[in-house]
Amino acid sequence: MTHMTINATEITGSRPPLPSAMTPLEVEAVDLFVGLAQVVGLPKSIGQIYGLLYISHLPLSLDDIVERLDISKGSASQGLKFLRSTGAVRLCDDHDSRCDRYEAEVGLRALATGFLKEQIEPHLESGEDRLARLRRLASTAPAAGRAHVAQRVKQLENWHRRAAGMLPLLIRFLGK
Amino acid sequence: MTHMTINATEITGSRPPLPSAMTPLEVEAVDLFVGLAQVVGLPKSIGQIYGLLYISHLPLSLDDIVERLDISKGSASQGLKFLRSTGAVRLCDDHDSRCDRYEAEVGLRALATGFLKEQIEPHLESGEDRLARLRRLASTAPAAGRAHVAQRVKQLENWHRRAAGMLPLLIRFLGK
DNA sequence: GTGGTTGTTCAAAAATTATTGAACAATTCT
DNA sequence: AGAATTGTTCAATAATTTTTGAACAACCAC
Repeated sequence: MTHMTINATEITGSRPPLPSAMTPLEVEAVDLFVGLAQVVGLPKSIGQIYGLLYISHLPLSLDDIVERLDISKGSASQGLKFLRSTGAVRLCDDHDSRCDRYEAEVGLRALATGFLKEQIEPHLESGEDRLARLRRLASTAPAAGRAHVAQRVKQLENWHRRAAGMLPLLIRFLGK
Repeated sequence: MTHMTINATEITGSRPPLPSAMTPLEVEAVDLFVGLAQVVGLPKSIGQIYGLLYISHLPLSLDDIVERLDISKGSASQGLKFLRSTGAVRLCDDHDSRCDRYEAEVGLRALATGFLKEQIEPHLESGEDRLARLRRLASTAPAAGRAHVAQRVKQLENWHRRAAGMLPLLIRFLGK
């Protein structure tokens, strides 16, 4: 019966279906996280990588990721670096395997904390400097609008305090 | 004494100092809001426009903004359109003036509400569709990882609920 | 050592996003 | 009516950000 084993590959001459293609489920999950990434202003590739790891039940290596997502090794490496730095992805200490494998951190609180600490906090800090400079300039403003300007600067400082106070609150709300 | 009215302009031949240059205070305020815009993923010009209106004690017209910020009329028009749509800027009904003048909305709650409603809410809504699709796909997943996938999808739905619940909470926290 | 992996870096290319400016409506003034 | 002013739109351009891929370093195994 061997002559019966003719398949589309032999007929068309095309390569066999990529063993690395994503399942529809993976595609959908990746898409979802790509969307999320856009919302928070992160590159698509980062959403892809996290999404794939999130839905995968096995840790994946860099090469796995490159293959499934069909992105360059460079992108994958950089993306993983970022995800590691924010704690969104863990290097899973998987002994006997020559290459590093990663798994997604799935605790919402850990994710949010990492993101806020890395992406928001620095801005809040540099904001303090800017506010100080503003306040100094405000005091030398032309008398005409001085009162108004002083009020606005004060309000900005108030916003800053609220924003700073919001971070812990947010994290708390995201629960254990 | 008219011959005494020689000034730098006549001596150097350059035009008189632009009446439209920003003061250092304005520059600093604009910079601050440009930074803020970047944080929330909005174009720089939008930060500039809002910053200028925020620090200004008088409502400004589109042409004022174009002059002070030295940006194109197109940018200013589009930027104002966005800021209006979000409620960050108000057309001030200033009667007897042929052109529209704008002033900044400075209530933190109003600002945040506008931003969240316009930029975040739509994503939460489309997220629901995506989650539904994911859930459907999960049920057809290969038995191997079915339980795992089901768990992850459930977790995503949980995240979605939390995120949706967070918006009102955020707004409340931003106070009156 | 050589040859085969695994992963990083970074300059160049590609893709995306923002800005410009000119053409166009719509108003208002004379 | 025409001329001047105000504001919008949108295709082209410019600026920015992301992705690629090739060069490289580090590590094993042989």
